[in-house]
Amino acid sequence: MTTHASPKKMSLNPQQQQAVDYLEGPCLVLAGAGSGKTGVITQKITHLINNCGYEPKHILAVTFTNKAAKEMQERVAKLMDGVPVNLKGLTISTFHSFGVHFLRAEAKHLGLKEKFSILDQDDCFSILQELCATTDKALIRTMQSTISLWKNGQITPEQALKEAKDEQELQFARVYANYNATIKAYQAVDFDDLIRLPVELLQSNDEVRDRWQAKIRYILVDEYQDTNAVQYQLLRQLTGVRSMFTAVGDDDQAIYAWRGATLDNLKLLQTDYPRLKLIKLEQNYRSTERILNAANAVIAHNPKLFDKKLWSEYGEGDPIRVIPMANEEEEAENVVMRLQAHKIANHAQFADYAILYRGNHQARVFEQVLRKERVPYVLSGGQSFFERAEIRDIMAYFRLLNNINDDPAFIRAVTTPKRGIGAATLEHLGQYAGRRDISLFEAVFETGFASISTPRQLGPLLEFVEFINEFDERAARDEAPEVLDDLIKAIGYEVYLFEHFDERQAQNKWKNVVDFMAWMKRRAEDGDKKLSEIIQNMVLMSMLDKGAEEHNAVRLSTLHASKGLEYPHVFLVGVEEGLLPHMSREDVLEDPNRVEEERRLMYVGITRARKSLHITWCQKRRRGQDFENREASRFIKEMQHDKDAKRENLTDVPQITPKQRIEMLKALLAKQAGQQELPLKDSATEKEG
DNA sequence: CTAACCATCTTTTTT
DNA sequence: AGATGGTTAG
Repeated sequence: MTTHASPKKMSLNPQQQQAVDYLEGPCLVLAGAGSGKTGVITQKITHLINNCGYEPKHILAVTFTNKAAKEMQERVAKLMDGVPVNLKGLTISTFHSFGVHFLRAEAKHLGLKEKFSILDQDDCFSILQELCATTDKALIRTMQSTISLWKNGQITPEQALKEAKDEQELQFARVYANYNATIKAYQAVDFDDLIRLPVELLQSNDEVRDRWQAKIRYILVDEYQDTNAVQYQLLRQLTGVRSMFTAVGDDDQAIYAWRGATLDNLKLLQTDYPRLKLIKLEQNYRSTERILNAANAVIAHNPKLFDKKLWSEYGEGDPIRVIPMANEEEEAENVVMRLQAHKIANHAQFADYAILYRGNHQARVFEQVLRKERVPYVLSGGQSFFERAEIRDIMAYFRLLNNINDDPAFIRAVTTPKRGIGAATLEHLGQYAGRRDISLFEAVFETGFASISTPRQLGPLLEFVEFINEFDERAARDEAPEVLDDLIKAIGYEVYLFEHFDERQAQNKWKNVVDFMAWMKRRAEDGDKKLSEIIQNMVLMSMLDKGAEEHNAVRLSTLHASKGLEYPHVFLVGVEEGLLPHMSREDVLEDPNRVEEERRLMYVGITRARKSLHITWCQKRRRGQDFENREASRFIKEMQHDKDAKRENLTDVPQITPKQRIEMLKALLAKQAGQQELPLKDSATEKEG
């Protein structure tokens, strides 16, 4: 992981100490960027266990990402090193993982089977598309996010129908009810349901609520500013009247409004809990003054919710560089060159550097250049390992074994590899299943369906269904991992890959599958989780275990994915009007809320840096076929209110000649040979292309 | 009716 | 550059 400002047994400053010690009631810690909030949470957990008589099983810590949860777990374990306490029952998880855990335990109260499926966004998208019978992708996308916002705001389909503002919302609201019924029939839930359903149950069932409130006696919430309305309700329901919890957050780093997160939750806390103790952490243990000043200057343009000013003792530091670039290609080339030069000049490591950007697509040019230059890099964020087509293919089979009602999994599995079943057949089957109100899988068996289909359609379907049943039986008998291995063999997935993709790609994909299986096996062996649980949780996972390869590499990351991390040297790229204050729609800007959120994103980016910060933007950027003129982001000007931010003109930037470049590369190679760095393989070849 | 092949368009952020 | 959609060969 990244190096942390706080050492293992950090000595706390008075505010931090107060945040750890305060146990008289609900507590809100306003923790500025780099103020050691993770340290406060982890130390508070150990304090609860060691000094306050709390058992680990009575403590729940909620984080925002799996990665953060994992990291926190490790840090707690480290702090407890030598103390003879079994941390077994301690729960540190995301809201969503907690939801899965809860729903598994209480499935029967919701008419859900324990082995329900969790649908990812793609699955849900397809379902909506199917329900609306339209090809308008943009429409489905807005529908999807509207429904998601409804769910996260605890608005039922009935309410949505009543309160619809326009014709479109009315239309969405009608689909909403339908959509819920559909996924219920699949014995499935979507991401939002993982929190929504537990809340509904806790609100309506006293017995369940009492049981969970007795179980969970202290809650700690990280990144509280990014919680949405349902998540807040979950917190309220679980803490109950005792209201023993600590929420840690920073209003200036709220960047998930588009997902239903609302800063209202910060204000709500004060009104709902009048006894709330407010503690501010304002000392920054991460960045130099120049970086902090720039960050403060930018965020000063947002209205303030709480008064808070960050300061640091780390001295002035290097000037921030703002560099205009001609276009994306030059931006990437130039940044990578500068990075390499900077690395040599500062005796740094590749792992000390991060390149941060607004949108995933921006990573591509950088990847190309980094690969060309043989600079090792790791892509965090973006498409996760588990979202790759080959992994999803395999997962579809596992999901189907887990839950035969999972129609999306059925469709994917039955069509990959191809077995002579196409759209027309599935359409036919779907219509029948819809009339009978059963799943696709079950429909294949019905004589009613057999009587209305041709042997050409029915044959392969029956074969497939029997094939799955056979493995289902074996899974009940034999060791699961072996069965899954055999399943992959039996469907001939490797052969399929090599027939459909070129050598390179096929090899890559197959390697991913093999890695994936090995990963699953490890999980099943050393974890105490059941295989079905692992399969269920898979959808919620991101890059995860990949973190094990801590190799020395430059980090490429979106701004969103970079939150909570820090790097000695940061390149913030693509800081242009339209990209960093992002303008998605032409319904032109100046929704102040939008711009404010983008500004917070800029703030998050700046505050990731510890020692040096480079900011670049492109004067021209490719859009579709042709180039579009761009202007520097307004945030750059806002930042430059700070006298220390220096602007470099294009002419000031030494253009690197091919000759100089070769010299540089030679120097680099010599350096690398001397340092005996790891061979540049994996990370550079990881992505096919 | 399926599956492979070719043309066309598209780009926010993630559990 | 990648996914998606339409077209055509089998």
